[in-house]
This record gives sequence, C-alpha cells and structure tokens, in this order.
Amino acid sequence: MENKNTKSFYSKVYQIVKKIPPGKVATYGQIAKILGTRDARRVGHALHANKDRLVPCHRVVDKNGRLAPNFAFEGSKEQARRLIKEGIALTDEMHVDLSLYLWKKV
DNA sequence: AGAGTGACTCATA
DNA sequence: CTATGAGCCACTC
Repeated sequence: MENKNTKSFYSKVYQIVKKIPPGKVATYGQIAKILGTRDARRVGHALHANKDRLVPCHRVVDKNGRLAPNFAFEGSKEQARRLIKEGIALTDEMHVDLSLYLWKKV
C-alpha cells in the first residue's frame, strides 16, 4: 500500500537496487544514505522481504564487499555465481572487490 | 506498548 | 582480516 507520497521505504530500496547497472555492486549503507537514513539494516530487511527476481539483490553487498551469508535466495554460492556471470570478480567465495565494482550514483 | 530480532555499520581490540 | 559491543530503527509477536 504505497502512496506516491509515502512509498514504502522498501519500495524505494527496490527501485535503487534495480538501477544498479550490471557489473556493479552497491552497499547497504550507500543505499540507506541515498534514501536519507542511516540505518542500513532496513535496506537489508527490504531485500530479505523481497523475493522478486527483478531485483538484483546479488548486487547488494555489505561495506566489506561481503555477500549475504545465508539468507540469499539459493545461498551465497548462487549469489556469487551470478556476480561472476556479470563479470564481477570475487576475491573469494563471499567477497567482491568494492574498489573495482562499487556503484557510484551518477 | 514493550521485548526480541535483524541481508548493517562503526569503534575498538 | 575477525570478534565484540554499541548504535540504529522498522518489523513481528
């Protein structure tokens, strides 16, 4: 039930995440900041609540470039696999190189 | 209404 | 880098 005025915080998160171009990633804190809040947790919860594949949740990582440990759709491995498929190199099974792939809002 | 919980982040060790 | 504690704030019960 989102009014255009009061769009759910979650909906905004989805919109932002959908805007992340392929080959890039964003952090929870970054998104939170764009939305005008400090609480990155809500961003994470928004993605957790969302099951929609339209939202590339795999492109959202934490400040260390680490992927979700367990709560991702098919598991962090699937998330990692998708990132690799988009051309993002992982430093290990659960980490991406933010210095190369961090999305900057143009 | 209050307590518990959390896909986070920061400071500190 | 990891581990803890504290801060943050919406959601669920």
